[in-house]
Amino acid sequence: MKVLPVLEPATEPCCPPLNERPLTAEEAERTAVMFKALGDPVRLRLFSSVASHEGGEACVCDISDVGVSQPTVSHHLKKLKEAGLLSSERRGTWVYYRVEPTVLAAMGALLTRAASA
Amino acid sequence: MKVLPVLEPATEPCCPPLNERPLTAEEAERTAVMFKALGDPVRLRLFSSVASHEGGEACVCDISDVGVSQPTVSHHLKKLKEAGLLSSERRGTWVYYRVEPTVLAAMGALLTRAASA
DNA sequence: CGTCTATGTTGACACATGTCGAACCAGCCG
DNA sequence: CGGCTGGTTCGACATGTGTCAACATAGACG
Repeated sequence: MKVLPVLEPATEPCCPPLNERPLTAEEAERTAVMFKALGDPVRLRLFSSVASHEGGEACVCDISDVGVSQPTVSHHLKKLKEAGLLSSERRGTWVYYRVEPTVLAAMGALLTRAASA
Repeated sequence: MKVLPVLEPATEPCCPPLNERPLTAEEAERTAVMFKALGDPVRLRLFSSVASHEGGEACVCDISDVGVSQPTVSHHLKKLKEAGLLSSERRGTWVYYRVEPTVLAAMGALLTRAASA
């Protein structure tokens, strides 16, 4: 049996606050993926739609009114999922997306702590 | 959920928390610019270098070691400036970039508040 | 099984973006 | 003035990215 080396509140899956020290190349690479995922208007609207939905979870059919075709919506949701910002689950006919709060909190901390210091 | 119309100290130059309601097209457009600016590894390293420097301010010559040519550095700094994340000032021979804390705080709030709810 | 609805995947294409070298501007200094 | 160093802008190019139509897949339901 193995011991879980946890204890970090998962609020730090990646990198230190941006003002603590210059990021290394790999840190920057990892972190940029998350920011890039939110760097598109359509994705931002999709993400916001999921986040503001009941229980931070929404069916694709509920959030598809963002002015682009259905394949494009699917494409963007996939990007958000690959970035770790959303997770998806199929329940019967519909697919539900939900936000990943820990990742969101980590990104927020990255910025907030850098702003206050 | 209750609304607190409290005095927000300029921590809201753009948009509500991502989970408050779906962003409008214009809100998403504006906000995406800021996230996109941090969505590149080189820019992230440059920004982090400035933010972690003495007084949140650094000369270009101090942060140019990110593995790309000097024109590329200049290009990225310009992008960060256009996104409102940095400001620049020439003092004699050198040009200094400094972080814009209020914008940073706003972005952080956007995420942090969405994560906690 | 067959069909219908809800999503995801593929291929193609236009456009945006990161990158560099070369040329260009702004102050210093001899 | 004339060159020197720090930085920006320009032009060009390769690659990445958003988008859609067409096709493919997954369950539901008869």
